[in-house]
Amino acid sequence: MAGERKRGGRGRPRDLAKLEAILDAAYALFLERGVAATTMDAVAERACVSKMTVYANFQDKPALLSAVFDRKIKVMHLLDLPVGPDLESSIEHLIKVGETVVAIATQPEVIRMTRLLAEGADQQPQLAATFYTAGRGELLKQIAACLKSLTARGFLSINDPELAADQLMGAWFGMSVLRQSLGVSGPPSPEAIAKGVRYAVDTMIRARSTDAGVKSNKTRRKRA
Amino acid sequence: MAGERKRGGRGRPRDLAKLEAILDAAYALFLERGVAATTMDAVAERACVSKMTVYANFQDKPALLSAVFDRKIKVMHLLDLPVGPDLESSIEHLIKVGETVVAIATQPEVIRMTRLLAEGADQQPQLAATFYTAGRGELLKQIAACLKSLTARGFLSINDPELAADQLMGAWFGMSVLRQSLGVSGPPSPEAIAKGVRYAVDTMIRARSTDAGVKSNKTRRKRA
DNA sequence: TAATTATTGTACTTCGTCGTCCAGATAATT
DNA sequence: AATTATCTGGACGACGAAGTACAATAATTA
Repeated sequence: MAGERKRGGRGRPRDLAKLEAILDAAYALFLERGVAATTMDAVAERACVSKMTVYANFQDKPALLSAVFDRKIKVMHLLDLPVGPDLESSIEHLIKVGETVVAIATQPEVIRMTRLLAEGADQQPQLAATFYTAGRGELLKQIAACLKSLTARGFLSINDPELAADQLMGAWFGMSVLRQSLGVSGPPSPEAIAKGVRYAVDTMIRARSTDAGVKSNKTRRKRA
Repeated sequence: MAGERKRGGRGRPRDLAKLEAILDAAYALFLERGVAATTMDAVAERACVSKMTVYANFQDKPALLSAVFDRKIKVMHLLDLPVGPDLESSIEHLIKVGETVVAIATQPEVIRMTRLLAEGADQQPQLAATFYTAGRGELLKQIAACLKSLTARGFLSINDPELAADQLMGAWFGMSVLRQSLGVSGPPSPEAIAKGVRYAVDTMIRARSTDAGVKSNKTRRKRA
């Protein structure tokens, strides 16, 4: 944003709440109507602010766009995947984090935000890249590290943890994001998410576990 | 399009080649610059055609947009997944069709087209839905049918073929489409696609095969 | 109170694009 | 040749939206 002011100066202070209101209004309108279809007048009106105030805080429309998504991306809290002491606790953490990331990333709001960032990826490559890295990209690293650790400790046998992590997350999502993006279906229910995440993890464990890691009935492979 | 004319009438006939040129030009420009940033004048110019000719064939910009994607979707040839007599041949078909669909859907052109259809999903829900159904949606059904057949014949043990098919395809793609959409990476190499598809199929087979289906070394599970 | 800075509301300019109109050229049929 | 319909090229009006100008007003500090 523009117009950094000497703090403590005299004169009317800037109203920080208005700035927030502008960002909120712009974000909501961008999601609802898209960037191109959102006018600066509409942003000002929804924020209950004069259009001049908008231009006082942001140089132009692209600057406003950047500021909006910048703030949203900064607010994204990174998911943490703890590496458990044994296979079963690690699996539990994996399932927990899987349900969380799928629930978040299949929210209509997030789906639309992802689309807008993809649209602006040509003009604002850094925003889109940061969004990926701070979200699913980082989680992918943690999953890979977890799988690597489980392999090192003899619970699993996975040669390429990055590939396995990528495919595990892909299985968690399936084609649901595509379906939502194209308006074919709504977001999956929490039950559907839980079922899908567990099934995908179970598939991976069954396929890649060593006998040392097989302990419970749920993860043990049937034998004839 | 508009202006259906009585065939065989006298007077100058409509130039069908120009119509094709208009559709090609519009498609290219939509992908390059996006729908909103593509002007009708630009379309006319690239198609080497007068703007009036554009409006003679298409009522307005939305009509042109629909016609463009309508044609592209109709041209989409459906992938066919033959169900083999035994497990191994079915796996081969599965791998083949997996490599094909991933190679197609990760083309930059297809990525961009998907994004545009997602943008217009509010105004043109049918286009986006048809795109999904005619493409990955249909393939999903075939994969599910294949898995169901393999289960019925005792090669696999899969309770929910639709879920398994969805997750298998999700594993094929992983996060590669997201990465491309956000400009984080380019399309995967054919080698990477082949490796990923095989690994995902292998994971599913190892996890869900019955002993009756285990024949080759590649798919047999290690035993201590 | 005086000075200073932020905010407002309106009106305005500027600009790009959509879609149309029209006169002339072109390509077919009869 | 006469007729009919399409294509061309430019010019045009309408409209919306970006960004600006300006005078008035509100909220601070000195």
